[in-house]
Amino acid sequence: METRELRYFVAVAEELHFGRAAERLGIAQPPLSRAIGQLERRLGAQLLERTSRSVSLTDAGSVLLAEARAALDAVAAAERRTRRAAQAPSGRAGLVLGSKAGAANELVAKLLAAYAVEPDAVEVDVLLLGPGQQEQALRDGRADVAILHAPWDDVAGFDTEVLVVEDPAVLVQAGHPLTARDAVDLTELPEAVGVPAPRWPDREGRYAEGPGPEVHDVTQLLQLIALGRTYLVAPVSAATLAGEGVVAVPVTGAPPVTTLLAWPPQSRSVALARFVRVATLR
Amino acid sequence: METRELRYFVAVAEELHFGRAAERLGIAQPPLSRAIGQLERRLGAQLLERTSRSVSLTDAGSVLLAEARAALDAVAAAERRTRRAAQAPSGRAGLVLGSKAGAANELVAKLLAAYAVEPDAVEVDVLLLGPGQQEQALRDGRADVAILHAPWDDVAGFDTEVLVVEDPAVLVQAGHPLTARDAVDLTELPEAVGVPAPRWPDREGRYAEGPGPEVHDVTQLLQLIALGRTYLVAPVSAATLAGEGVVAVPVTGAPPVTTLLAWPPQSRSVALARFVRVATLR
DNA sequence: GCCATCCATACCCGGGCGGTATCGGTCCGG
DNA sequence: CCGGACCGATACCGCCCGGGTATGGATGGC
Repeated sequence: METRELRYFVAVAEELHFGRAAERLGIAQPPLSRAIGQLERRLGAQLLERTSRSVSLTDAGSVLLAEARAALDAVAAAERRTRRAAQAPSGRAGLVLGSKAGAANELVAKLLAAYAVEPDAVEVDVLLLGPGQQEQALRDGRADVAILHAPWDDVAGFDTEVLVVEDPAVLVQAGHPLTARDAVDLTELPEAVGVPAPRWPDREGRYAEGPGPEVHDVTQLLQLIALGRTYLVAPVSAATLAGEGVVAVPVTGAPPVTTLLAWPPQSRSVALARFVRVATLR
Repeated sequence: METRELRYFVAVAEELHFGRAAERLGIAQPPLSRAIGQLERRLGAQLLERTSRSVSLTDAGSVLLAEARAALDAVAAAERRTRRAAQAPSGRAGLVLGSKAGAANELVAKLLAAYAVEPDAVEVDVLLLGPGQQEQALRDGRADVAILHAPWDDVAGFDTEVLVVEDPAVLVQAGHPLTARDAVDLTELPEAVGVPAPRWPDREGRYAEGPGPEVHDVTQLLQLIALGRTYLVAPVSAATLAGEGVVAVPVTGAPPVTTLLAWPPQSRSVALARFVRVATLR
């Protein structure tokens, strides 16, 4: 299977519509139909159930969709990491650290400072991303190492080292009834706040349907919280970035939030190994 | 990047010889040279240092080799798992369990028996492989779940559940001086045995140079041990399969051997989830 | 019943992949 | 020191395949 075929299949499987998928791929619809047909024939597997009115995935198609996404990420990662390795002079390729925009700022700053004074330290670029985007960046090679928060982020498939374990808190508008309390229990949560959770863009940059406001960065989110339009559950350390009009209330009965460093397991970079060591020694 | 280009590059990077790589790929040498050149131009990266007498990898080339292997494994896995999903009727695709040939036999048997009586149990095929091959099988889709032995097998990138933790032992010829002792310390190890370790085939089925005998399965290995030609370090439970002419001597000072179940993290198969649950509940 | 929609098929064209022939550079043996 | 073996790069050619347009056939809505 060629990556082109996988890209084509993923497009159709996601759109469930040959015409739109073809448009998204920048090709005409007939070659796309033919390519999918050839792929099915060669795999000996029906991937899509199609009538002239609808397209749906078969079981085999669902399997291929998940596997193809992983494979395409791996190919994208290969391309990006090779490009980056080639730019830098021998052995000095920089690192890209993926981090939640705005979250764990202090921790990241200390980490970078501690690493920077190491002998043989390489340049570290920080890639600020929305929630759930760091994992993806790690998988597709945009980042070499990332700050993740278990259990919210999916750590599966990465090597990890725990940095901090803390309790979660809920960030709400100052003056909100909850702020009069010492803590709120997890079981009360969506209702006790009274405002909908924010919606973040998915991997295609689109927003799912729902009641909450659409947000794409943390400053914007904090403003919306300060305006009483939404709320956020975050590690208590996030309280430091809360600022005017936003108050953190501890959440009880919830599993602790683990802030951890994650990186792809096949990585053999000495710079990365050193970075991880510095991070965990502190 | 197309998988064809990745296959070509990996062939050249492994052979470090365009002619041999081309032969292995079943194409002529000139198209291969051209393909690699195009790849380098498009990546903007020199991957190979070549004179007319030798070919070697650049730093960027080393990065691409590691990433390309992972990506090609992912593509191969996509293809195999899709094929398998298509063969079985809806929702009943079987599982493939990778296991070290001969090792953990009892454990595997119990596991399979316990799973088989579950409601909705699907067929489980067992794939017997040489050491270090189960990981590869898991990565390239030949297996869905595997029995691995930490710290010998590389668990990076998989989800795992621990099954058993035990101490290692060394299997030697009956009558060997060591068998008179209660235990042997790890630090004494290669020397105290006096015979070379066996050599297993690598991922291409070839054997590295070295003193030990070439082996490809466990029966053969046990015969060689019984003949006093080699030895093996294994979990103590392996003593049960030792049989005539082979004796297990406990090893001290070594980290315990963990027998665990591993599976690819992106797997969303309900059959696999149930299998893992049965395995860990025992 | 007609039309809009949507996927499949038919057909054509051009780029790119793979082939052979050959060049240019390097190492080695005599 | 020279000729030949070796090896990767280049030149050139033919054909397959991927992409295009046009159109068919099926289905559902008005």
